[in-house]
Amino acid sequence: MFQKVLIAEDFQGDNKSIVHTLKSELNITEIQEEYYCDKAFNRLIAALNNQEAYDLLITDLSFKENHIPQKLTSGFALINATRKVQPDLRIIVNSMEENPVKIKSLFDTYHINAYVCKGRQSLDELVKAMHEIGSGNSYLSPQIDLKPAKNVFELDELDLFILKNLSEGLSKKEICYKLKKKDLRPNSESAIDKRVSNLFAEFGAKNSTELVAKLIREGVI
Amino acid sequence: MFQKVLIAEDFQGDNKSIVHTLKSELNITEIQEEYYCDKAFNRLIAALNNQEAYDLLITDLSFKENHIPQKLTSGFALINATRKVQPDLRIIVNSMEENPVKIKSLFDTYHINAYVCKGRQSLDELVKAMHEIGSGNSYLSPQIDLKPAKNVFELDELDLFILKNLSEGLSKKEICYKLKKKDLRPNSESAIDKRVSNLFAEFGAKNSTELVAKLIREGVI
DNA sequence: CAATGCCTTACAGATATCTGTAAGGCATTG
DNA sequence: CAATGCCTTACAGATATCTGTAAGGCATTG
Repeated sequence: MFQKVLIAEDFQGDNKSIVHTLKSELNITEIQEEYYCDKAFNRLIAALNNQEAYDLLITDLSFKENHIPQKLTSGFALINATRKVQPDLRIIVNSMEENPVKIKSLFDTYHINAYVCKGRQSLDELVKAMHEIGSGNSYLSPQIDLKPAKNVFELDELDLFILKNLSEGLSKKEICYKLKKKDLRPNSESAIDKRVSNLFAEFGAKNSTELVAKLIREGVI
Repeated sequence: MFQKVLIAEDFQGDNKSIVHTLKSELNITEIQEEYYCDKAFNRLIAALNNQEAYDLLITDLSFKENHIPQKLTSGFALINATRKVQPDLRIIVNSMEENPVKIKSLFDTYHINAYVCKGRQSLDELVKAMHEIGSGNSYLSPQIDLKPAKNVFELDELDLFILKNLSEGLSKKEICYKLKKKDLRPNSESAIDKRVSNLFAEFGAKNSTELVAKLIREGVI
């Protein structure tokens, strides 16, 4: 089914148990485990250069940062970089992420083959996902419902800039000043007011505090 | 060192790898793994009643909720319940939690014996923690610094009520009205203004939006 | 090139937020 | 019981927020 598997997972417990499962349940012998995205990506490149490409990547999304600076700091970055060099590599994402918007974008933008949500059955699900992929199908953990991910309001860069600064306590006047200093437009107080008011309607918030609170809780900012 | 170990961990990957580590690295044979706090607590009680008490509990803090309703919904609740029936049980907490305030309270309030933070070395750390406990010491993951946990500002119920309502977009006038309706005091707009202003100073925020944003990110509200 | 739609900007007005001051209530202390 | 400290409350004044209106810019379309 799969000959050569690369694992990118920073938590030792998860990493080891994935390796163990692949070996004992699926008889896969050629497994490379990595704890950093950069290292995983280097392995991938090296294998490609030696005509010994991997045929499956199992990766987490969030990786803890520490004193060692990394170029690729998340599973998103790793997948994005991977797709550029090996577009047909099969990818299983194994993460705690439950936000349907983010998971949907993994399938839509990066064409991953399976999403396994960490939980009480995630190892069993991983085995199931590999069988499905082997049969040409995709796999998604049953507890994830992608329906609410439709019609998502897309926050553009200006929205995110305003929201980030609001969450840091800047007034709209200060934000407007910052935009002018950066030569970005629009930069009038009115325009910012309008933007934010539209976001109130979009996300069902009554004022800036509620809007920022909601978006932080949803993991958007 | 340890005869009988109980594991409460909802993620299959972590759970299996802890079991595997205890067996292969520490030659512990009597291991019971559970995926729910309630089930773990029932095991503990049953063992006590049969004079076959466990001598180590390894538990996570956060447990995913699903359709099966639980009495004990977190590691905090499990530890709290456990301490009432078996105060001398040795406890290792194995979790992703990095907030020094919460970790410190585990040592201070519940007298846990070790805190292992999930990460790139957590299985190795778990082995180390067990050796330390066996020698009568405690263990704390080196990346956790408990110093900033000193002098924590204690948010009382009124503070939390105000903050929660602010994050839901209520104005101070509305919050004040809600307090009056509940017959809680103080309930004047002035008093709420003062409270919130004190919190600005305490947490270094310039306005309500920044205050709420900070406290959500810190996991307080 | 007139008409249209969409966005930006300015401005106005109603509220809301935030800070500061002062007075009064209440418990504690000598 | 006077003095003290701490908290609550009312009030005032300066800003900030939010909504709504209107005018102008710009690209698109017939």
